[in-house]
Amino acid sequence: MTTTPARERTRHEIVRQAMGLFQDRGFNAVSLQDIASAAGCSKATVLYHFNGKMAVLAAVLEPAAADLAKVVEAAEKLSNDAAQEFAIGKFTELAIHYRGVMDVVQEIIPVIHEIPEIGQLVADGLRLQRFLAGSDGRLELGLAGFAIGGLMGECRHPGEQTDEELRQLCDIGLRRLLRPN
Amino acid sequence: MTTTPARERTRHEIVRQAMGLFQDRGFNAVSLQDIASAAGCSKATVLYHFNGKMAVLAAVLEPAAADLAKVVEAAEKLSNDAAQEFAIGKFTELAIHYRGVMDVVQEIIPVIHEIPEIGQLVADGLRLQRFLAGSDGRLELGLAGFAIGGLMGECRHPGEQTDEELRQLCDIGLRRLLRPN
DNA sequence: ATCTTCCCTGACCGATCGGCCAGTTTTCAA
DNA sequence: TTGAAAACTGGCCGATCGGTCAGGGAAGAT
Repeated sequence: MTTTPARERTRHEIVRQAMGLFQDRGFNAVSLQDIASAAGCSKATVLYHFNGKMAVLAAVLEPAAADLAKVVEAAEKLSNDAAQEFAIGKFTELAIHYRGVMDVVQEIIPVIHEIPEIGQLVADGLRLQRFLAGSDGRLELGLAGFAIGGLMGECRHPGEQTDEELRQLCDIGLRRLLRPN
Repeated sequence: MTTTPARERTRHEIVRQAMGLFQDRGFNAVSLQDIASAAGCSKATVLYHFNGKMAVLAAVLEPAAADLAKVVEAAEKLSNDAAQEFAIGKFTELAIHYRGVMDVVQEIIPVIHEIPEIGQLVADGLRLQRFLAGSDGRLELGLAGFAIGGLMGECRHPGEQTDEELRQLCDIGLRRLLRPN
């Protein structure tokens, strides 16, 4: 009763079920009816709470987008070198925590620029790439993109590896790519 | 007259246009009608030559799949270490040569196991991952997957980087990830 | 008890999808 | 020249999609 419970409960359940379906079948293979059935409501209810399928996607990605924004904002205040180290650690953490939504993002990359709801997420992703690169060199930026893509791809295969294994893999992968010695 | 020209010409044009459309808009956003219009024929003609949209996809990926099969087959006869070195070089070449279709593959990964037409391509991809890893360790296999995903992601953005830049990027990325020193 | 606001829904819509089929045009060997 | 095979097509189909809308029902305030 603190705040209107019905609204938030339904919205949260829709987002929760949508996230699971997106992970299992991929965004394109999931219909609004699928989401509604899984959430135990009607398709019209989903559209009542969200302005279209893309808005559901944005809501699914919102927590990850918010955390990414925090990371990027914090990195903004650091020197190049410190920001890179910070970004490597934080990005690993984000990847583990939101491993379920990473492949959702990857699937929609071909059309990501046509989804205004997640424009900020895309922009923050580019800023993160810049911090991971450590400089504005084309090679460094390319390697940072390489790292982001590789990490997103490895977050797939749910259950095949534990969080700890994934954390170790991401950490080693990022450091080898971005901080070779 | 050498072989029936009309058949091969039409099939080739369909595949060629489909590849371009898949790159530009993503596989899911391209309809059979789009492919037919671009190829200058009717949708029925596309389906006359190919048993469904997935068969068109398989035809688009076929040259890359064939070359990948050759690479994997050749690597099979080498020692672990030589096979890894061989796979790194050849995979880089394949990525450059088929950079246009790499992101097509990446987009369909969530549903790739439901497409029997490209089962061999998937299997060869896993064998390539094994060779890139250099051993059967979980970490090594994970890093090889990391590398494949990262490389596929970097082949996107057509025109943003030249073939030579991409080649350099892939080579450095793969070596840093898989052969750290 | 009445009213208003919020939550929710069934029914329906236009569009588009992949795919099918009967039939026409083209090709080419006999 | 003719006949059959190959290449091609318009039109249609059922299914499904995302999205709209008018209205039903529950809940709280007055």
